[in-house]
Amino acid sequence: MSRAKTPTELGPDALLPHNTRRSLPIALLRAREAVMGHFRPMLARHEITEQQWRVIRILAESGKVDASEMADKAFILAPSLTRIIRSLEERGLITKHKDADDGRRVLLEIAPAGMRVIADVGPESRAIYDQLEARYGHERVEVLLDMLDELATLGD
Amino acid sequence: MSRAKTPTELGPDALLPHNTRRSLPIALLRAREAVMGHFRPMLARHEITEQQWRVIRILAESGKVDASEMADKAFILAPSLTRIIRSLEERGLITKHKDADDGRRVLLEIAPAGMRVIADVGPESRAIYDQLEARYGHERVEVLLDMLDELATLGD
DNA sequence: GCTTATTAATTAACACGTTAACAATATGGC
DNA sequence: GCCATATTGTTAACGTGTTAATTAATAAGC
Repeated sequence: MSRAKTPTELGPDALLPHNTRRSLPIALLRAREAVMGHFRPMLARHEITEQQWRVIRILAESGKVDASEMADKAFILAPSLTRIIRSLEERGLITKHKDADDGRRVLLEIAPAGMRVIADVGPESRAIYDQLEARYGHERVEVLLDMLDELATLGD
Repeated sequence: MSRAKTPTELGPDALLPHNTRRSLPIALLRAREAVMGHFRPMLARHEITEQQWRVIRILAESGKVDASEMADKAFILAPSLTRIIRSLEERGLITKHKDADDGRRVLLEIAPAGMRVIADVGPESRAIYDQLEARYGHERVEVLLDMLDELATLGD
């Protein structure tokens, strides 16, 4: 058996995890950025960020929800959500008040101005998504969503 | 549970793009976060971020590259890359100098300390990735990578 | 050769992601 | 009721994402 090689004697390829071009983290990042690239200009025209859009959209779907539930549904970490809520409230798109039953909880609700954003952005967003889905293939989108969900829940 | 009372007379479902739980942007985000959740603690132990790891890994793979090429390969925007390069150079993991042929370009090269990071992190990273791939299924990872790549290049 | 346009990189400004620490409120055991 | 503990949300600090503006250097047009 030959003597052990020190790290500096090894070619770097032997140490690398695998080809950078075929790695899940980067592939997921690239796919996500490509998808969001279709939505971002439209959202920017409405002066709203992707995360702000997720929040008001969930409020329109689900009515009153507290911050924890929102963080879970919108997949936004609590500190980010705190800032987003502050911004949306200052802009009058949502309202916020303490839960009477549990003083720790903050209940969120969409405001009329927020509903107008839903009415403005919703159809445009749907149109972009539908076009994307049509180009990729409806069936394949379903398959991809299933595969992504399975990847996301591997460790449960 | 959500029996949504709608804030206005207009049902929001008519305006919403589609079900939030089955949307590509969020599914991609969740999948990516789940995957990175497996790597992040290890990277944190080595006091390195995901993006910094991508940069030094590409330098180990490709030798000298300029900033534009790095931005392309690591999928990092130029302003972020400027900050990452500054940080990595201050920590002595990479070196940086102007291109003699084109004074605008900045050439990057991995430093010995950076190679030690490669030697330390690389095997651990590979082990995590291999385990992940084994649990998800090698074949399915390949299929997923192909589908993600196609999604990322839809508009080309 | 000189002006103009283009390109590479940086800076600025703002929003979000991430971890850790913290304050306020609820809960459970005694 | 009182205390230790757990939970909810916020703040802090730092790194990254994003767009726009800026600087430095090269390339193109004439």
